[in-house]
Amino acid sequence: MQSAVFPAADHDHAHCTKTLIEFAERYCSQEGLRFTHLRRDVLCEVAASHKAIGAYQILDNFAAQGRKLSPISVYRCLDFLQEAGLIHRLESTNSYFACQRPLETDQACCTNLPLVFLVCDECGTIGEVDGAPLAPLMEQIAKQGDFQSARGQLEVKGLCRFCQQAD
Amino acid sequence: MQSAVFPAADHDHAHCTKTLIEFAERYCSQEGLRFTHLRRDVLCEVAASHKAIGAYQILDNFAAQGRKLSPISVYRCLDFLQEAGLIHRLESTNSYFACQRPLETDQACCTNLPLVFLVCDECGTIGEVDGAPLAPLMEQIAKQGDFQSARGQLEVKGLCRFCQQAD
DNA sequence: TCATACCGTGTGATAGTGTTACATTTTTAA
DNA sequence: TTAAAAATGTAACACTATCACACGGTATGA
Repeated sequence: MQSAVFPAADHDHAHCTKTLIEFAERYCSQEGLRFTHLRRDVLCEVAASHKAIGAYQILDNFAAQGRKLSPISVYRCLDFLQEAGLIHRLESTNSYFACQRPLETDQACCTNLPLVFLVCDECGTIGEVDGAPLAPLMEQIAKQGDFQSARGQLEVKGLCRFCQQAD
Repeated sequence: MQSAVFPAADHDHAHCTKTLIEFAERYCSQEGLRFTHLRRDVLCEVAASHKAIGAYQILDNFAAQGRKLSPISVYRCLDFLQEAGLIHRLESTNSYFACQRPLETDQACCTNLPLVFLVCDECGTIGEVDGAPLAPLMEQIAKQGDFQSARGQLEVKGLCRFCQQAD
């Protein structure tokens, strides 16, 4: 059995964050990318939960700590982090969340793997799942449309395991 | 062979529009929905091409005809049309395009079928393809995540058959 | 060591997308 | 005919994102 896609409310989230930050440091160093303080801090904000966060919410959070940033500064970091595959953008809500599978995402960029996200309508939590099983089908669909496919993103809305019970 | 997903530049687009408007009239009448003038006119704007159009572009087009509308009026129409499955929203660009498979979309609402769009990076043209082949896989993915899936949308970026040649 | 080119960040303004609240009109149905 | 419901109008506002330009740090090679 795979590890749970949706973490329990009482999971050790500090571990999630720590793991991602460490990965980010290793990855950027390895790729010659600059993981600056600002970028790290923005990543921390995004990684603070398994929900998606808006750019202006990040701004507000910084402001609450007395740190005034402009939107463009945040967007530049978000662009960098997304480019590096450390965060994803939830297109349906214009918001951002931390990558849960950085190794696979790194691969996905090179191998044309689609990204697949499960988004809970109720609590907003996002589960990221392996896009590999979808890849051949996506290729086939594209081929039928005589389409040269580059990237795909599947966003599935519904109820996570906890919110199903709550109903 | 199926009909081409991406229509040729010289295709009879008036036919595309006419077919959709007629479907809309039939469908709304059948479902007890009110296909008002405003809604029809907005649908015509959206259906004017096989590219996605933004809400404010629609506003501008109306304004160019001397018809002043407020954003909210346009958004209300867009919401209605999307609800009715007559148009779709391209999440990645916050824009709207005419449904190319209204019958299937109608089914999709009831049967939890995902929507699948091919979006050309070069010319912006959108091809809508049958989501049915994707449904079982999506269900399986959701099940593995203990997720009760409701709706899914797959957006694939790449090059349409014409823009591939142009490269 | 210096020049320089690149990259990251700051600042201010502005563009683009979407919603709230409430008034008015039109349509539906009792 | 009248009351309720649905559609539209009006004005203001909130949220999301980008442009243009300035400035400072850092890496690299002359």
